[in-house]
Amino acid sequence: MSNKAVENILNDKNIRPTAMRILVYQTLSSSETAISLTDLENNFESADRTTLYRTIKTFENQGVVHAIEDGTGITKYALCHAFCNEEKHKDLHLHFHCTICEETSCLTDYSIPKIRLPKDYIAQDVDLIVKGICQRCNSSAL
Amino acid sequence: MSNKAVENILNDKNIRPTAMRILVYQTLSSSETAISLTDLENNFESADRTTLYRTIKTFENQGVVHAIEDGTGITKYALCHAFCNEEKHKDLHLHFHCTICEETSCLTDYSIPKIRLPKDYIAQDVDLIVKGICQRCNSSAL
DNA sequence: TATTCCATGCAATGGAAGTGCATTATAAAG
DNA sequence: CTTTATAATGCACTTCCATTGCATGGAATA
Ligand SMILES: [Mn+2]
Ligand SMILES: [Mn+2]
Ligand SMILES: [Zn+2]
Ligand SMILES: [Zn+2]
Repeated sequence: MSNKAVENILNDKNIRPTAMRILVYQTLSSSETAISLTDLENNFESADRTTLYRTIKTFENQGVVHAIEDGTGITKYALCHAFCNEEKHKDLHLHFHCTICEETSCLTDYSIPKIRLPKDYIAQDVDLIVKGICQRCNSSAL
Repeated sequence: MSNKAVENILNDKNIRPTAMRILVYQTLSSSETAISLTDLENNFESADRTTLYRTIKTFENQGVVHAIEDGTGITKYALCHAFCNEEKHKDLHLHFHCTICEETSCLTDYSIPKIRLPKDYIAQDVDLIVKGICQRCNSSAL
């Protein structure tokens, strides 16, 4: 994704498009799967973890990325696909964690089924994470 | 729950019923909600965290408790209700995390809906966490 | 009783998230 | 262009939880 394109996206989200932020966005954009802060850190020769941390947090607050708790205890991040903003993250979709390659990915086309709850419970948010074998690992296992 | 009863349960699961283990089981058994290792630690005057940790891990391996990742980053544990064993945990149910009291609970009567997956994906396990307001907090907010 | 095995306790490590503060870059104002 | 204000960055440090190594104690078995 071109620098100019990323700059526009960040500007639209009220994020000042610094060099670092553009690079982080491009890293996220080119990744098939969700990435952790440590993954991100390892993608750069010399980048301070704190800066990456705060970059991701800014992205999260402005609706550019969403955090994924995949049950490993390590938070992963992925770009939002729907029209998220600082008010609300709107892309409720299924997340998949592969037990072989240990990659976590967004299945953005697979929405979360309606959940039935006991009386007097109010649902605000739903996290659905499926663990198993991803298509790539399944194919290569032939 | 009586000591004798707990002893029988632990024996059935091939766990030597030590004093500590019986106490931990009773704590879990008397709790309405899932508890973290730190919660457990605070429930005892002087208990070593490591012992509690290994007790919980033993329970988990033998199908006595199941771990719950509620998205807070702190693992919670609750007794298994179904017939779990060292082979497989069988109680797939909904978990609820209240954003007010911050308690996590098992909704054992609420099973997880059938999940549709893309071709070539294999599901082995499903974690469904609903976040919102629990019945207790909802009632007391009147 | 002697032996073996397992549970326990203490100390230490590791990983990840998060914060305080000084410095540097960017943008706006003069 | 220079000054000033604001925001981003980098470094050091802290905290919290999970996890392990090792020595010790206690129960079960021979
Ligand atoms: Mn996603
Ligand atoms: Mn449960
Ligand atoms: Zn995979
Ligand atoms: Zn509540």
